[in-house]
Amino acid sequence: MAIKIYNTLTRQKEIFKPIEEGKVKMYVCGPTVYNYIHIGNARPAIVFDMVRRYFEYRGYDVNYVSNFTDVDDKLIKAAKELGEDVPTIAERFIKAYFEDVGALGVRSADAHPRVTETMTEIIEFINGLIEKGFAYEVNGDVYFSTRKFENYGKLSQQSIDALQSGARIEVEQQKVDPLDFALWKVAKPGEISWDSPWGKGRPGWHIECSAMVKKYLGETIDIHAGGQDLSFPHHENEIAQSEAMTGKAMANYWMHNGYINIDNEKMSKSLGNFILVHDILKKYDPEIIRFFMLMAHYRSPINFNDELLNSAGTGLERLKNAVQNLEYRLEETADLGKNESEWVAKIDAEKEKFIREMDDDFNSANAIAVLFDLAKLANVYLREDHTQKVVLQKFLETFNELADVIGLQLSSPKELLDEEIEKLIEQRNEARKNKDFALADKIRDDLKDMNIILEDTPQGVRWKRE
RNA sequence: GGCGGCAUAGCCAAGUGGUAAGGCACGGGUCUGCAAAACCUUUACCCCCGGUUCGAAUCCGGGUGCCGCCUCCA
Repeated sequence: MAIKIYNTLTRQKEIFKPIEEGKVKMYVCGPTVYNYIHIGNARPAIVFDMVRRYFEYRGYDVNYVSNFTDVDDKLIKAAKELGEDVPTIAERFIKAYFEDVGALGVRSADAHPRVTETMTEIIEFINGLIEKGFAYEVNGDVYFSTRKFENYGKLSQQSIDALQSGARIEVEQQKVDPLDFALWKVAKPGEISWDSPWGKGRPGWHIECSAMVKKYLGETIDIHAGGQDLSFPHHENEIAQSEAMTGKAMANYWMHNGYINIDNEKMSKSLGNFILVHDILKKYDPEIIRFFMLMAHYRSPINFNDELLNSAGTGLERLKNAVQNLEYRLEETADLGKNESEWVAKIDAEKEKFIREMDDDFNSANAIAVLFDLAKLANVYLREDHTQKVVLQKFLETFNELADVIGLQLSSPKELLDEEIEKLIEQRNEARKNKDFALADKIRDDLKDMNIILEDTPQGVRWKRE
């Protein structure tokens, strides 16, 4: 079995073949850190974290790199507005990024390079492009000669001439061709800047990724990923820069996640209809956000609203209940050493199905459906009077293993109740024994006010937090 | 104008040739002192019109509608 990836470059699913056996070199375009990230920025972080986890689950050694754009026009503008300097703002929102995304279960990359820490490599890269005749300098600005790169437009499948007619932005007069894009921008008075062979300035947006990919992962990498809106022009320009420089493919597979929509319209900072992760986490459990995003395929657009999040939350609750049901019963079960290979086989079949779905372009939607099937199977098994430890353990192991690939924690840590609550539960048991249901129900209601939910099962009373 | 995507139940969402997964919601039932959890059960002319095929949600052609990209954007 092999992993298949939808490659934006070829517009089809392809079998993943790593450059180096057993290894994945992967680069994901990160945020510009001039504000808190919105949930649209969170989507690539989450889905490619899932991709990374799956590769690891399948035994690959993943080298995962994701950048921070910590100097650019938006940061300079934000600095001016806030009366702070660029590094201060960048630092603050990088910290916030790790907090937000960490809450969403996204693991740290192996490297998180920043533009300001990659300046030497960026300048070298631009120099190389000038030497090779792919770039030129005008009054301290440096531009890439787009038309000199033969395959320009191959990722977005645009012909270079069609692009020209579509240009809506006012063209800077000094460009030789309107399609040329900036590699280096001359500093305006008072702006943050770095020394370069072309005078004081800062890098253009696209060059950082080319330089970072080369520095951290090499000339050709396995997977380059990001949001769909980056495919043009950002990724197109990266390809032009890198491939002009090395003469080799920049990445073998290009992956793009779909947008998040609000009321069926793309959410973006420019439209102003964005939801900050920072804010939404005050309202929803972070794992619900993650679960919701992975319930759809990563390439599909998803809508975001309260109704959808709440229903995802209920679904997640169902999975957690199944795991709790298993855990609870495990405590009550002795191993009778009975042969239960039939159930074990059923569980293994679900696991295989999960792998098959994930192999198919990381279909987490179907993989999660398998988790629901597994939950159903577990609950059916739990209806039997005599359960077996081996089977319960097998269920739990499988749940934990597969949920971890999705990045979810289904079992909740064991905790003890304080004595007062224990006493109340005891009193209620007494009341029930004496058929004093009024008192029993009152105690149950009181406990509910303390966010303790009681459930009476054939094996006894159990509780959980609301 | 150029390029691309999408249209599946009340809502969300898989499914790219073999007769429609899964979740949420709703109704009916079982279990329960009552609940909860759980199980069983009901609910789809797959946007429209043609075509190819023994067979189409799936492939092809033509519509309709929505969305995105065409140098701020994840």
